[in-house]
Amino acid sequence: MNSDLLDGLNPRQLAAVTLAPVPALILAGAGSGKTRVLTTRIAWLISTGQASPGGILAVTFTNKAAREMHTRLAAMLPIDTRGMWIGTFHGLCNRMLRAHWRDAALPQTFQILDSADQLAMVKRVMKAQGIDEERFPPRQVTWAIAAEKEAGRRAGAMEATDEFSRRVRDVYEAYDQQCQREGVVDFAELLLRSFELLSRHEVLRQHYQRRFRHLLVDEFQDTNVLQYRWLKLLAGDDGAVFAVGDDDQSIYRFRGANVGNMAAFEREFHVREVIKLEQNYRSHGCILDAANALITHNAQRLGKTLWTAEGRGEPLRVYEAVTDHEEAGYVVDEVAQLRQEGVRLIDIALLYRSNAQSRVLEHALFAAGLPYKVYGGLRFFERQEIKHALAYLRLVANPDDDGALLRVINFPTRGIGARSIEQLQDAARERGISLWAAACGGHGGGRASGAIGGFVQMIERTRASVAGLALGEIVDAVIDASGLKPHYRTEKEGEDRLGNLDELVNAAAAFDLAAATATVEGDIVDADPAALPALDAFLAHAALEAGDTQAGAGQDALQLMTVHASKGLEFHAVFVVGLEEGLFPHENSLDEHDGLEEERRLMYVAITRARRRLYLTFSQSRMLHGQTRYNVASRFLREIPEALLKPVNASPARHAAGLAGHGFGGGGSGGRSSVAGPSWSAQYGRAPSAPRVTDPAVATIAARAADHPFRVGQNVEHAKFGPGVVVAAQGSGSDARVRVNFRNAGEKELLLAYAKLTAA
DNA sequence: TACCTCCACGTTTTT
DNA sequence: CGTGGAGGTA
Repeated sequence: MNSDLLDGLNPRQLAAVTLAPVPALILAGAGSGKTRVLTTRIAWLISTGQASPGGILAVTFTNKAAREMHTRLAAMLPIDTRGMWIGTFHGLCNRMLRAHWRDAALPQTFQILDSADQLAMVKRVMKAQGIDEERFPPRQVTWAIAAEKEAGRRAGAMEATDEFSRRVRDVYEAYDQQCQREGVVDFAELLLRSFELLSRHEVLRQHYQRRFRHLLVDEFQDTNVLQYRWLKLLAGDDGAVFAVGDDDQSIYRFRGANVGNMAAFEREFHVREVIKLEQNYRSHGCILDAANALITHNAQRLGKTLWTAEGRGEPLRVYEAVTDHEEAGYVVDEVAQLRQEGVRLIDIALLYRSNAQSRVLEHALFAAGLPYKVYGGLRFFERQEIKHALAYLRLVANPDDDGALLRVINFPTRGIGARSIEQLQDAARERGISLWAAACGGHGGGRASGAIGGFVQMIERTRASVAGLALGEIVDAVIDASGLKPHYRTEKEGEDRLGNLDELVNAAAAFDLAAATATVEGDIVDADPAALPALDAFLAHAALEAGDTQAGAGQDALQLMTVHASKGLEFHAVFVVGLEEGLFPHENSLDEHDGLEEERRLMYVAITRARRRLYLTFSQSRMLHGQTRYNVASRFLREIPEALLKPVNASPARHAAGLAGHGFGGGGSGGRSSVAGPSWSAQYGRAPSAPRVTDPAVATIAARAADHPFRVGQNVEHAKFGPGVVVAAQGSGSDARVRVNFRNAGEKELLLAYAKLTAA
């Protein structure tokens, strides 16, 4: 079996899998078989007797990745992987905190706040403190608190230099106290609390350090500071941390990921040898060459070059549209063509930098009758009706959960108005107790306590009635008692919601309690019997794994998503649309530290998603924020060698005549290994240059030749905006811009490469 | 309490 | 241009 396991690994992969139990850093390029290495390493450690299943901790970022690891491992080893500590950082921390709730100073039934719950809680705290939400937007405060936690800092340890951070510090402190009172934790708190638990409890720390001799980390480049410290703490002096990552695919700095962790790891763990996995099993040569060339423009790299044993394949097809609608039209035509060639829609991806770009594409796809699926929408456990049902369940599990109570105390409406709720909040605040406790105390005041009393009784009656029931039955009974169903039956759009409530019951019935709470020999568990342990586990599951973005899987539909969402996926054909300055790279990134390099890594991720065919498209104009913007082609296009690109535009003449052909017909299908066609600029250089022909590439070349075609003060004429005066001229070459004050259209910034601007 | 209108805002997001 | 949140009105 051992030899089977290692069969088919390339030398680098083999070296990584069979590495001695010392800290190791594996630089795993896109498509280099990283997951395989990770899982085979675990299987190898177990099958050679170097580790027991309970002695391994493997951590990932997404539930999907964790599931995949479980699945692959189960296929390799004749063991039950469910009890193994394989999961997300948050999932594993949750597990640890559930086992040691007393030492972590949490109630056994502590609940987990998702981002929306967290924001609501911050708003509540800010309101109680009388803080102006205009000056201190709750979203930003929430974000700042999370950032502090992810850096491992409590409110007391915050250095507050300015007004904003002083406010954040105050809110943070009150927020933490309120969470503690209610027995709830947010996502970052799971990690921070687990970290603090391990640092303060020497016995526990030593237990886990002795137990987990092998710690394997996926997507190491995405770890934040706190996660790194958590790993370091667990590893102790001689834990073998096997870190797999790719600095070139680090695209989550904006949410706290710290690429620096890779270099820090190498240094602090005294990594002797970095193993690079550079053989790519996904893409053809041209695609990899393009990715390699692009990423060499980044200065901050550990260094790595992908290669493939496959052929060079086709060049990358570059299409330049006049408008965003026309760009979408081109994509639709090409997708239809690919489909005719037998490519399945599910194997074609449309990638964009920002979600707003999907609309135009969706319009075109819908009109053309092409089925598509957009990733990144509302997820199952985030739907309103599901959140309401979960709030009832949370109250049953832990009545001190104020957030849950506020959400449903008057939904469906039961005559508890804003005033009674405010009185209840005042009473609770005064006595330092939860809303639930205040409601039970009956000091809500006035007649409103009758309705509130009814609500309290309903919850208590329900809780008593579900004791001893199976999870599915509990969820069913609580939903029944809530009155949500009759409410949604009267709502005209309630059909789907009712269906989703049924689905929630099904999910609960099918919930694999064993997998969620399984322990293996050697686990320390604080086993005080809880009233409803299955419910706690299910609610944690709902918070930590919000469910798939959309149901209806398996359908043959085109895949639409942001580049971020595409990380880790691969497709036969990929369209990267909107490759324009300002969009991709995004303008907001340009003044951020390291912003442009992160954008470039994002582009690197986009390119490396494609197996066989890659389309790069951009548009001269685009509707954004209600007005048309004129953009230049993304610098990333220029950073890819021309020899790898094949322009596929219709010639201007054919365009004008409304013909549908796309540039140079046929060439390049199948296994052609050389790059076809004249170079991009050369091709356009020969295009007819009739007056006012809208051929931006011609303009590009012209602009390159003459640095500043216009001078400040010069009178000019624009085909659309009419006459005007140049008020500013900046940039040079293809980036040359002018600011023109138009007589009728006002002041506008124009990109000379594209604007139809002439001297007047 | 529910609906509607107006206004502000607009990069990426998992847990 | 579209959306979503907040606040005002019926």
